[in-house]
Amino acid sequence: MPPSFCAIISGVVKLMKSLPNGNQQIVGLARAGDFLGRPFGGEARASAVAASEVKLCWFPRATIEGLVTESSPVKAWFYEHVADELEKAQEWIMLLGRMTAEQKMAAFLLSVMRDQRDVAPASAGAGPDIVIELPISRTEIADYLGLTIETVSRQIARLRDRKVITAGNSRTIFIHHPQALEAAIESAMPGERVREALRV
Amino acid sequence: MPPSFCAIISGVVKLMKSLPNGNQQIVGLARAGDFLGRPFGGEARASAVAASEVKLCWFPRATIEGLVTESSPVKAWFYEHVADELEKAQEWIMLLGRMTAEQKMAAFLLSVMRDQRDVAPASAGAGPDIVIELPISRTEIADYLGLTIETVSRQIARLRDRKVITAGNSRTIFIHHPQALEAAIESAMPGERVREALRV
DNA sequence: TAATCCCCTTGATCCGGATCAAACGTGTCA
DNA sequence: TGACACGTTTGATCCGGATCAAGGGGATTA
Repeated sequence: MPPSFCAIISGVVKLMKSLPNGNQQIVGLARAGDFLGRPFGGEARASAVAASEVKLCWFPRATIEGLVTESSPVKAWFYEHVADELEKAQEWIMLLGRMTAEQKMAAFLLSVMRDQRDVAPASAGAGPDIVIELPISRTEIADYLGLTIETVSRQIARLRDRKVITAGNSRTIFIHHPQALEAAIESAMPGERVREALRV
Repeated sequence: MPPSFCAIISGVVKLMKSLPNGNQQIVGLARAGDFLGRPFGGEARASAVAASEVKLCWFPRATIEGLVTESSPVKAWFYEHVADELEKAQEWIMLLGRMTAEQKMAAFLLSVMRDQRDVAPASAGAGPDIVIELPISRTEIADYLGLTIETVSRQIARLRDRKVITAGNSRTIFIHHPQALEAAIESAMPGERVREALRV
């Protein structure tokens, strides 16, 4: 299929990579407002797979290229979008490289929570029991976090046993103590070794 | 420091993230021709640290913003660059999430090899014994691959024992069998489970 | 030449998460 | 109602890589 471009109207799309041996990893989740494909330039090398009912708005390549060459604001918007994606990807690299299963799970639940707060900040107040709807299955969470499905399940069980969350049906989670999730991410050995760094 | 921008003339710069507990991970390596910072828009949240003698070309923010608003080709170039970075980041997510220490090490050596072939494809012929110069120390390789320094050292030792490589001084590696490195990345369980995928 | 430092290597042990294996819902179809 | 498929949970065991702990070298300095 030639390089092309589409925008996500609603739903969730998994961006996946596969190793030659069939092992696979979700390298990103795209949602309403995101776009798939590189509107100009080379061809992307990840696969996009719908994770739920998805509505797409598909553009012929010629259309988008015409739009872009004449319109500078559009181009700037693409740039911003991709730059944000890159930053998220770098966050994820940190997560995959240095976090334990517990930390990964906590980070994932918080990211889903924040995502849904952005979309529907209705019950965002100080009220306890935040309800979130997981956009993907256990298997997909495992692929996303670089874990196995069993480990994902066990981590959810641990959080449940500690009364941090309650699991409704398998896609629904009640978060009682978001602070506990935050704390889980930060907790680790006190060993410090900060280095000089130039923030850019 | 306010958001700003510079280009790398020569040398290697590590892009790092740190967890609150001091644990850190290298989320990217930037080399000659790459740039640091987001030329327009938000502020980046990674730290840049020189990994070797580095020559930079620094631009005041106003300059680059002026350049960019009027020049569309420059903006397109930035976009391409960032999109490529994003793709590399997604490769790395795959690597960190699903590869063993052996596979990570093989992938790293190959990436350094390809990098240096691009720069100086002099001895690129069919000649055996490709010589590469590691741009970063063992500790930094460990941070990059999400491993410990001991594991990195052991993996190099294994490759040496199997006659795949020879280690000169600690920064120099002679690669005798690049195919063996390729093979190491591909090798894994034969269990297949390919899913339908829409390539974009 | 020795002393110190820094980075790397090697060895021994431990543990978190993978793997193997078996239930447990829940929904669909006959 | 039972039979089956599919996703999830739970248990038992194993192993790869982390952790803990000593050694090498190769530089720099006295």
